[in-house]
Amino acid sequence: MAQKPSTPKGTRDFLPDVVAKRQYIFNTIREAFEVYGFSPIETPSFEHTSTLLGKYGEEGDRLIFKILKSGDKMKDADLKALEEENLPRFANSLSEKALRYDLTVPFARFVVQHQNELSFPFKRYQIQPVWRADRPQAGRYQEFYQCDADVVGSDSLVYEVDFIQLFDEVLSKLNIPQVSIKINNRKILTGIAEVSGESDKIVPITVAIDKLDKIGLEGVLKELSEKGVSNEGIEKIKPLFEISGNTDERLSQMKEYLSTSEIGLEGIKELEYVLNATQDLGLKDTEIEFDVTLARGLNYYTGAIFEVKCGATSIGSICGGGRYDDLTGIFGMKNMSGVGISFGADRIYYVLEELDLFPESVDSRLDLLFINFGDEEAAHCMRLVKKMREAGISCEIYPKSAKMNKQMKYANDRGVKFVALVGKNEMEQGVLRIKNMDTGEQKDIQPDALANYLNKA
RNA sequence: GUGGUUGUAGCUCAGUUGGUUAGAGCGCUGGAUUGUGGUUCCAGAGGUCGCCGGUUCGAACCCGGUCUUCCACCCCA
Repeated sequence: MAQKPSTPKGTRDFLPDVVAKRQYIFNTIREAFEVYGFSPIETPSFEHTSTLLGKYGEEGDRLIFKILKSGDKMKDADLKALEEENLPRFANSLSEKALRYDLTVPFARFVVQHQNELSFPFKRYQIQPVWRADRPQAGRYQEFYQCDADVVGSDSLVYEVDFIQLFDEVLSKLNIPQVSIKINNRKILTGIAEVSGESDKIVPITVAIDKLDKIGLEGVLKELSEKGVSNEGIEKIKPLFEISGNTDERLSQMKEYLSTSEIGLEGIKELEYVLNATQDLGLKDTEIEFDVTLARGLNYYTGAIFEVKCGATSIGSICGGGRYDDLTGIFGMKNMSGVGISFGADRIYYVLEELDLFPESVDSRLDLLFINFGDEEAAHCMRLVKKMREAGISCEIYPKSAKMNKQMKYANDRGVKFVALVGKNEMEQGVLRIKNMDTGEQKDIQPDALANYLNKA
């Protein structure tokens, strides 16, 4: 019985033309990572559940794919937890491994585990798939690639500056227009919570503020109150929304607003350093702006927070990143500040496709197809194929002497650039009749001149 | 996780109030064309109507469940 074939929810197959485009993105990112001094590493697709759980907040835990235990271990299931409808506990009793949710937490584990083999600051990049049990949407999948670069073992703001350069480098190489890098600092958000007198509510406060452009001021105030922020607290947060002007103006107003918060002022100072250094170095074609409402991202960020958007599409952020002072602390290694960024390859693909920005040259068409005229001619052509391949020309011979019509149609469908017709006549004359499939033009070429002829066309 | 939406040929989609044998375009295969593709003409193949169950004399159509698609939340790349 033929079963209707399909891939599971949120996953995709990639056909050759799509892979070619994806490789173009990965290669562009990879080259930039290497120029900036990052070394590649790889980690397993799954980790101990305990390595991942609790690192992404409650919401994140829900989205982690768990791997079912096998064999007799299934008997360990905590049926009591099931009866009590304690589903997380029941799930954990059935699973001790889970697919990685991002590349940063596994990297933190990696650093702690291999600390004696690394020299710090350690700079690594990693391009691998991650999995999230999320509901798919446009540009959102359950399996997707992240391209991460991180530095651990230094709290120098030089790296923040570097990463901004790296965003600019990669995204301008990909010709993505209207790129804006939004930057904020977790210390500023902590300062806001301090100023409002609700330091313990920092997470709900930042989450609510983050939604400003989506649900408006009224919505934010409503959410703050729903999340248990006191009226006095809300009154103290309100002036924040009156801050306006360009980045410099807003920064000086923020300084005023945060004047009673030491940590908040420290955040401003860090931000100023990064922005000034960036201005000094310059950016190719990218805007950078301070955005106090930027709180997104994982709740382990402690310093800078980055988010990159392309204003020419409706898709959300295409890159993100930030500093996390104590990620490795959970794995028992203190005082290891880290900072890193992530390129969302699938999101970038979406943008390039939507704006038609893939260069023509990404396709990997076959250069030359030999028409098969029969056994004797094929033997002759196979010798020519070998010679051409040695010269770096991608080529092959049609597998059997089917009708010319059919062979030409195949060449056409494959998008082959040239067809070689070498039958009895050409064999006798020692030439190849080369047909250019784009122009339809035909010409007899000597075997030795062929590589040169094809390369020129 | 919540609410909605979608599924009919390889692809894009028609399919009347539930009623014989479920259609079209494109694609595919063969021919017109035995050394010339992209155009044209002719012919042909291809379907458990996503899957499981229910209602009915009778279901692509109505009902329930499930999987999948897309969308809005939540969250995020």
